[in-house]
Amino acid sequence: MNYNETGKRIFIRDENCPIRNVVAQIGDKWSILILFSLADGADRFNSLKSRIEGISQRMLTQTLRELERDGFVERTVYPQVPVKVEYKLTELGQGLTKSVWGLVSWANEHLDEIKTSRNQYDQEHNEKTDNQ
Amino acid sequence: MNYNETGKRIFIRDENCPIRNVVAQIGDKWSILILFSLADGADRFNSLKSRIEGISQRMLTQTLRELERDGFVERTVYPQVPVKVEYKLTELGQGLTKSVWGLVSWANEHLDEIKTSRNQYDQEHNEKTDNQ
DNA sequence: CCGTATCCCCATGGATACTG
DNA sequence: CAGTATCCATGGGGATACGG
Repeated sequence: MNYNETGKRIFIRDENCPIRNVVAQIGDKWSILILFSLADGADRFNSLKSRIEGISQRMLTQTLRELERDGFVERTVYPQVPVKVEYKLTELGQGLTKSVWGLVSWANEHLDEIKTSRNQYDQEHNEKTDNQ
Repeated sequence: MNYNETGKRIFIRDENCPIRNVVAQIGDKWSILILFSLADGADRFNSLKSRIEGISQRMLTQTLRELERDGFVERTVYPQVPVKVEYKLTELGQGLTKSVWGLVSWANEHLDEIKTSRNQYDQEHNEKTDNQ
């Protein structure tokens, strides 16, 4: 944590923010789902597609490319007919997944509290309470 | 981790995914920045606004409301003139922030590896390397 | 000081069709 | 099987002006 000349705390400005680089990357709609889907072993494109409900071919490809670019996922092509492509976590990707797991655990343990808070807030503010 | 009838691993389907509820909430553009800005003490609206570079009044208000709704942030109004509004982390919010901190640390430690991987990927794919 | 209300741009991402 | 290409709807979020 830093302080500037006025004594104000500074944190996570865009240029020098490490978390923004990573969270912006894996905070999207699909990255974490893919990471965890690969957590216990390599998998093929269409297998991932069927396991991750709701993902489109387009987004699976795109997200896998980004994860590969960041060095979290390794792509291996087996030149057979039809072609087989396997994706698996790199060591870096395993480290990330493990690190994200802490957040997942916390979310699991406190989901009820959060939902309760949401419902209460919505009631107090007279909004619809059809959240999950 | 679950398995379905075909032996395929299932994970994080929308309906029963705890992480989606939380990550979707704090994985946005500003939530984490606000959480960490409040990590070492309460702060006022305009102070937050000036400390979090680039955030608009609209998004600061909106994100604070969501964090308040989830029970991560508490809002206190001091009815003086002009009015003073303070935001601070709840215990739940402190727990979340602490849990996110693991990810932040990991990102800090491995940012160089990630950047290197990105540059290498971009070179190999003949794309512009003007990423940060 | 602390917001709300509007307008509006543009990136995300779904649907669909096509290829090696 | 594993993608790419294209079109297009939705909404996130910036800019601005105004209100208690």
